[in-house]
Amino acid sequence: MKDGLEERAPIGARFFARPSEIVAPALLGALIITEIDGFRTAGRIVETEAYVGPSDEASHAAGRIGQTARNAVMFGEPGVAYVYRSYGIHWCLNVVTNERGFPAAVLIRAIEPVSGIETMRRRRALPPDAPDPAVGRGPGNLTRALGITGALDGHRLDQPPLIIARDSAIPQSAIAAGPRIGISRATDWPLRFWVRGNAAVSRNRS
DNA sequence: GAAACGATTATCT
DNA sequence: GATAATCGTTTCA
Repeated sequence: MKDGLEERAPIGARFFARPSEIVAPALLGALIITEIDGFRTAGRIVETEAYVGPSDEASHAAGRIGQTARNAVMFGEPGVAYVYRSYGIHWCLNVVTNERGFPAAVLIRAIEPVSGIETMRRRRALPPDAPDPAVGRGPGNLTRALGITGALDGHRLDQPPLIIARDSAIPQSAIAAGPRIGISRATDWPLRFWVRGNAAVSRNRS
């Protein structure tokens, strides 16, 4: 497929070797590109959440939990995908941040479709009249649209089949922050970031 | 081995 | 806004 994404340079690992509360807003506007089952799909990140480390009680790697089989890649190299099963049903995509040994990550909560939208719609099995921004709205929905599964847990994000690349920068004035969603601890930490007013943001898009 | 709990979503009212 | 669906991961006995 000729979509102009063939030569898009991946973001280097150094970008991710910073605190997740820095990486999370910096990822807004970046592209996620997958080549799965023979189809290229791509979306622009418009919503993220930071999980900042062992002191973060809402994190899968909170200090009271420690390292387990599920969260192991959070303890490893930055710039790697952490993919986990949510509610036994959905896959959720994170990017590991900070340095090896310090468990932190950024959850990707929403994308707006950029390329391969027909493939994404087929994977989602959406009704034909569903608007485009609904295709990648929500962490479980975007992984399904992009074809991401647990097979990509631990995958480096600078090579196929799953790449994150820089694209349009989002002006600071267009980035909004607020409390994270769907958690029961540390609910007052403003670690959710989104592109203000973007239709693909999952909730409270103001 | 058993039980509780979700970093959610779809489908109601 | 409220709730059911649904099952992997973790924790506890």
